[in-house]
Amino acid sequence: MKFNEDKIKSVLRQNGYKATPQRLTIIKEFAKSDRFLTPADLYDSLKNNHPDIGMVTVYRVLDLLDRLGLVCKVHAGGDCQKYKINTAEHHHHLLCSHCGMVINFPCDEPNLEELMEKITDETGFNIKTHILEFVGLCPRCNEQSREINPES
Amino acid sequence: MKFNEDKIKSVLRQNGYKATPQRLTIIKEFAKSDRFLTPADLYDSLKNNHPDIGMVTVYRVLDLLDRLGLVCKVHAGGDCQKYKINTAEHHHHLLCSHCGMVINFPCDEPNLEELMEKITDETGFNIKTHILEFVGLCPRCNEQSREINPES
DNA sequence: GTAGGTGCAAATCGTTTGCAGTACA
DNA sequence: TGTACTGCAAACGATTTGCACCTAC
Repeated sequence: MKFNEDKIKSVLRQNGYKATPQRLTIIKEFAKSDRFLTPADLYDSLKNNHPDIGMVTVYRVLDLLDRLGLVCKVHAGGDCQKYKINTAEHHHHLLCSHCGMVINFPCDEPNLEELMEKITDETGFNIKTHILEFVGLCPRCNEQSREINPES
Repeated sequence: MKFNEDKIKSVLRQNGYKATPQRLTIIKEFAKSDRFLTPADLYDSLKNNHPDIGMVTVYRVLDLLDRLGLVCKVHAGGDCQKYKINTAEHHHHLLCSHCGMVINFPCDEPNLEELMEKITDETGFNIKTHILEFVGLCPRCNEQSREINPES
């Protein structure tokens, strides 16, 4: 899903929400980023060009997107209050711990399904969902860290 | 690792911490549970028998155990402020969303390693760590839910 | 004896709520 | 026009900190 202005407006209206300038601005800003963001990150990135938008509205838009299933949480790195716009079906994250970049990968990995079956057999659990995140350095940050620490 | 009193004392002292009665009490209570707990859960379970132990001390002991690598976080269910005592090497969690029970399973699953290799090849990421949690109903809670909702 | 640990109260942080004014449909 | 939305300020809950007293070593 691409979040251009018209798309955002139609998604909001289809779900009975008003397409206010604040919502459009916040969602466009959020969708622009390929990194995970906290509410405060998002607020900060809006502050310069849109000082009139308050933190409370950022929280409310994130909450709204959550109800529409358009955000997903990022768990790695301590707290779980980091968000990434969700443009796909159930998927997993590959995170760069240095620059915060997020890459999605699909959930229907045969390896993962096999593992889940094995665990079900062994434990008798009725598995409903799962969380999987890989954390490391993206190619660019990895390159930079090599320049600083050649041995790593 | 079994957390009997002597073991706890020696771990604390080996790392330069004092073995105070409060610490021993809190760690024993924590180690007794096979569920994930929030700091408040742990505080509540101590309150009856040890009303003299304050919430602040619970936080400080959890922090101490964290620094010693003896707790792990549970991510599922929204916030990440749930803890489980860590008695093993790097591992993953199978959580019951109803009763909170946690079962560990080892990390060296060939399926998972294959998947990680594949992702490394495709993306060029230098993967350092990962989070994997399966969430569902344990056999007992699953049985109970069947009695209430036979179709599920 | 002393450094480290504890408990209280206050401070702090992130997040949510009440409310009056505003603007989209 | 009416209802949903916004922004401010205040409230709130979880966690951390300052400080005086205490205790394990």
